[in-house]
Order: sequence, then structure tokens, then C-alpha cells
Amino acid sequence: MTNEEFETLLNFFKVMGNEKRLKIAGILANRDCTVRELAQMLKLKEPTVSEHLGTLKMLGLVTVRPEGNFRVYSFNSAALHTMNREMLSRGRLANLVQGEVEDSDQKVMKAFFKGDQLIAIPASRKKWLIILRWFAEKFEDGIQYPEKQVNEIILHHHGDYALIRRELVDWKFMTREKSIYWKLPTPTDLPLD
Amino acid sequence: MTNEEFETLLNFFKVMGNEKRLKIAGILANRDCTVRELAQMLKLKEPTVSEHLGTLKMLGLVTVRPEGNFRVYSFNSAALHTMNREMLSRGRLANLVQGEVEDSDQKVMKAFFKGDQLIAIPASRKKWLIILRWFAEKFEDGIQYPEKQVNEIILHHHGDYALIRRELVDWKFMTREKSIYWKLPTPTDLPLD
DNA sequence: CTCCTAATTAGGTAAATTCCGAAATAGAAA
DNA sequence: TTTCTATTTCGGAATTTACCTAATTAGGAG
Repeated sequence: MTNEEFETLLNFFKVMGNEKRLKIAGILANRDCTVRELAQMLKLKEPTVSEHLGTLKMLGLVTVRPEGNFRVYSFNSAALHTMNREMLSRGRLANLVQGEVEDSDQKVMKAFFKGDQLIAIPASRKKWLIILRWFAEKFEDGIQYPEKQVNEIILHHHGDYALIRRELVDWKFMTREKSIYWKLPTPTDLPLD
Repeated sequence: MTNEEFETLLNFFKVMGNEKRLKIAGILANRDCTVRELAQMLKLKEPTVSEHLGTLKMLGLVTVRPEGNFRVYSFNSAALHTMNREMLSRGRLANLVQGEVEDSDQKVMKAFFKGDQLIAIPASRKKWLIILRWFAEKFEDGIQYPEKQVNEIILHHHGDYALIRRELVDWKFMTREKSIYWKLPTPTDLPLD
């Protein structure tokens, strides 16, 4: 279930998103340690470190073994690899929230599309904008399209390409000059406020 | 500087370690959105979403562009890749905390080693254990070593192999039966308490 | 068995985070 | 210009988190 994976990833971030725990993980990635050793290095009391280790252990990021009179904690590379490889990519991230997106957006899409064909025009501006944004995604950032090509691309999904083309420009999804169309590439980066 | 990278990684985890922000990132990984759209999907008020987006923007995980009357937020794959590829491996993590480890451990190693040769035996038990643990690392988990081979391995680093060998066993870094030595493989996993 | 030591759990305080409603801003539209 | 609307900023309440000290547990050593 995708929801469980979401929780896993979220917990991973939560656990690692703490200075002391991240340091503990880093130290253990260098060598095994006891609670006391870690407490000294980090200038924390043992109970605090113990708690942090418990948290890391829950996640599977560290393991313990008794050794002589101590309990020695080790870093577990496997857990890190799992997060790294299986979850931390745009595609994975996108899949984890399918439920959330469905409600608002795909509902509209389902109502007005049959497959990838737009079969009706919504009256509400809001829904219309969702559809236009979908059309806009068919074009790549920064590439210049001659009008003929714009028409072709739209035609794959709707017969009245002139309407869609005009609306894309009106709503500023695309820019036109003469008969060349494009999407703004990276439209002047963030304002540094 | 390694310390700056540590901060970057820590902040990344902090920011993503929040349910709503992680969902926002996931939703934006699917498609661009306005503040209001996100607020609806997540059942939050706009100011709250706006704040979260601000946080994500600081990290570079999302970008904004004006579009018609709205401000449209996009997911920025590049930032994710940076974290993923450059920082999230055991080796990277280990390097981020060099400063912390140095103090406690490598100080001892420097004092008693010349290169990889153990040239003195510390009086303090604590320091001795650090050294023994270092020797223990020369052996692989779960592999059975005949005594002769144990001696050889130790000899690379210290002449009195009998002393080290005996201490490794005494302090339970290794187990011996007849003249076969080994390290406990995965010594009965975590107690599920 | 008892002693001793490392580690953990309990309980409570201080600090940080998340969220909201109200007010301010910025920019398109008229 | 003024108006309208999406977004952001402000200030404060409620929750969560991190840390400490004190008490308890667990297990090896004598």
C-alpha cells in the first residue's frame, strides 16, 4: 500500500531531521559506539542518547549487539539504501500521494475526458483551468513551436485546436509572437526577499 | 566545508520530515499547483500552505512562477537529485561528522599507532578497548579463521599477536572454539519489546 | 547470591513547531 | 485611479519535541 510507504518515508525524514540524531548516524557510519561514547562526543546525557538510539533503531537505521559489558550500536547501511534507492526520486514521491491528487484534479479530468480526448468543455473557470494546464503540459519548457505544430499536438486530444490554442495564450499558459508559441522557460528566478 | 553540507542535509530532512510538507512535495511532483488548490487538497488554510511552500522554497525544492492571476508552484527535481546522489550514502554521511569523531577516537589511535602499527599499549581500559575494536574490524563477520590466519592478520599491525589474539577473545570481540576464531555474525536480532 | 556498571524508562520543564484568523500586500482587471 | 482576488505576513494558541535528573532494569563479575 502506497500509504504505508508514505509513512515510512515521512518517519525516516522526521528521525533524520534532528541534529543530534543525524550526527549519531554519521558517527556510527564511521565506527560502532556505545551509548556512553556517543554521549561524550555529543555532550549529551546518556538517557538522551539512549532515546535517540531507540528512535533510530525503530527505523532500522541502527542495530545493537551486546559486547562484553556494553551494548554496541552499529549503523545499518541497508536501511539507508532502501530510502535512497526505492523512495527518493520524483517518480516515487509522486506516487506516494496519489490519493491526495485524485480528489481534486482527476475527478475533473474524468468528467471531461474520454481516454485522452477532451469531450466536453466545462462551464466553471476553475475546471477549465485544470484542463488547460493539462494541455500546457504537452509542451516543453523553452521550446518554440510553430503554430502548425501546436495545432497538431492539440489535435491529438481535441478537435477544436483553435479554441484550445487561443485559451492557452489568453490564460498565459503559453506566449505567442507572430506565429511562434512557447512556454516561459525559467521565468526569472525567485525573488530574494 | 563539510559542516555546511551537514547543515544542508539536516535542513532537507527537517523540511521533508513534516507530513503536510512531504505531501505538498508529492503533489507538486505530480503537477503544478496554486496555493489555494493545495489548501483544498490538504484541508488546510491558505496561510498555512503558504508558509510550508515558503519553507520548501528556501530549500530549493519548489519554485514559483506567476501565471495569470495566480502564483503557480512547481516541484524542482534538481534539488532532490542533489540530496539523493551526493549526500545520502553511508560514506557521505560518515564524512559529514569527521569533526565529532576525531576528538574521542582518532586521538587515541594517533597516540598509540605509527601508521598502521600499534607501537604502545595504553594503560587505560577505555583506550585499550578502542584499539581492540580496531583490530576486530580486520576480521569479517561470520567467517571462521584458523589460529594461524588470525596471527597473520594481527602481525600486520603488531608483533605480539598472541597478546592481541587473547585479548580479542577475553573482551568478547571474537569467539574461539578449538583453534578456530570468529566474530558473531548477526547475534540474535533485536529484542522486540 | 550480591555488587557493580551500562543502559533504559519515568516524569517534568523548556523550547520549537504547526496551525489558524486577522490584517497587509501585490498585481491583474476595470 | 480604484476594486478585486490570490497570496503572504503577523501574532498568538495548542501541540509536539528534546532534554534533563532521578529511579529502575539488565547482565557480567565476584
